[in-house]
Amino acid sequence: MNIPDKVINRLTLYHYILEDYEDGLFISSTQIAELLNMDDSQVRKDIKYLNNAGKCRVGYNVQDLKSSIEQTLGFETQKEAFIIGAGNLGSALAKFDSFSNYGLRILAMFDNNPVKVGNTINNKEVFHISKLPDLVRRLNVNIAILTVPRQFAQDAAIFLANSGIKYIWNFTPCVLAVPKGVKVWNENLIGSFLQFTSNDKDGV
Amino acid sequence: MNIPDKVINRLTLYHYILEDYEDGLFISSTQIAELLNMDDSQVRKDIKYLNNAGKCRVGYNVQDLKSSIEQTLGFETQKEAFIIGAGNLGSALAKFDSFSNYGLRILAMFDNNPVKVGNTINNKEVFHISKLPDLVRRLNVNIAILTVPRQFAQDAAIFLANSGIKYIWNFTPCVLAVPKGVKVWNENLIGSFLQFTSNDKDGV
DNA sequence: TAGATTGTTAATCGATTAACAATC
DNA sequence: TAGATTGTTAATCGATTAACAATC
Repeated sequence: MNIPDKVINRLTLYHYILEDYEDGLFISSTQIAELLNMDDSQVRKDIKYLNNAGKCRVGYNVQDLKSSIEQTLGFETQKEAFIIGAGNLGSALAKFDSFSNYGLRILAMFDNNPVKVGNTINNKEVFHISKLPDLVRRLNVNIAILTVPRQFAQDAAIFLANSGIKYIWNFTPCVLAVPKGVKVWNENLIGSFLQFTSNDKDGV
Repeated sequence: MNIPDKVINRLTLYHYILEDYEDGLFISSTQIAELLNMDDSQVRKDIKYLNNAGKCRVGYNVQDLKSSIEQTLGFETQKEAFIIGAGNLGSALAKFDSFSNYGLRILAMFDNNPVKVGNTINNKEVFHISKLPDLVRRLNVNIAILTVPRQFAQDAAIFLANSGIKYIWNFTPCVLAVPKGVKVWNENLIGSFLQFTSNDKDGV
């Protein structure tokens, strides 16, 4: 079953809520909806993508719902990735331990600055960028998280593509031109900020 | 005119492209669409939100289009914000100089760790969190960028709300319960990653 | 002119909201 | 039973895509 992007995003938010939920065994669609400022029937519709049944008059079993989300979104199958750029943002993501709970395992980091090479950040070694093609092959990694400075982003993207990377999670404020077969996901923090502060709707 | 969120997001991507564009005075909707793997009529529709006219047979004047986006999205009016949490992510965002080009000015950072208080990161001083309510009032800041560790996020959100913050840009993997009148925008990096790697559509 | 591109309308598609019967 | 909640259908809304006349 193919789950729409927006539903995937919301399901992770529901999971955050369940993770912190301490008020009982059950939670209702209305409770979830209120926390996220959204429609309660949408919550129920989203949950219908999971194989999970609620109970009339009580709602959803918190533990069951949590593990349904985990199974459906595949939190247990670790996807392995490299971080490209060992600056502050790269280091922050390397230290972001929640990733591994949600199926993202960061294996190593890469940088072209010799001072950074050899360092270890949260158990992830920083390699020189020239080592990348070899390690992509040997470890069979196809996801790269791009956190280099703006001016190096395009060149890095091509280098990644040539090294066999298939998915680039792009944190730089640049649109990357990549060969067919390589997929870019733009995190676009600036766009996100502008959405947030421009209109006066409620954020999700 | 109220511009839909998705359009705002795409307009910033177009701006990234124009920023790097070196192939001439004009650019066409097809060129933009190709870089972003999207429909060209959508590019033209998005541009219709700006007061900008293209030219048949040549396309859009790059400089004009760029400044139309800047004006419409208000890049010149700086919105001022505080960063809450001077860890790696907070520091990365403090060093992210592109923000100021797009209308986001970070005035200061806050942390509860005495070791960090007094430091300066990219000209932004780190204050003790107890100084926040006073500085919110004096500097008239209503945006906070929340980068504290997961377990402190909810308490921090309430503290921010009580201090007069109206907009919380939430980088933690938590859903925040906040009083009416406070708006939360969840960056939800994990959800973003799962969207990216789950389905096989092209990212935007 | 011929051809490329915009501007715009119509058609399609998908997502959200409203409503309510079924259930316990 | 009465009441609360799910599950689901129908209605609405908005966004994307397709198509093409107008323009230079």
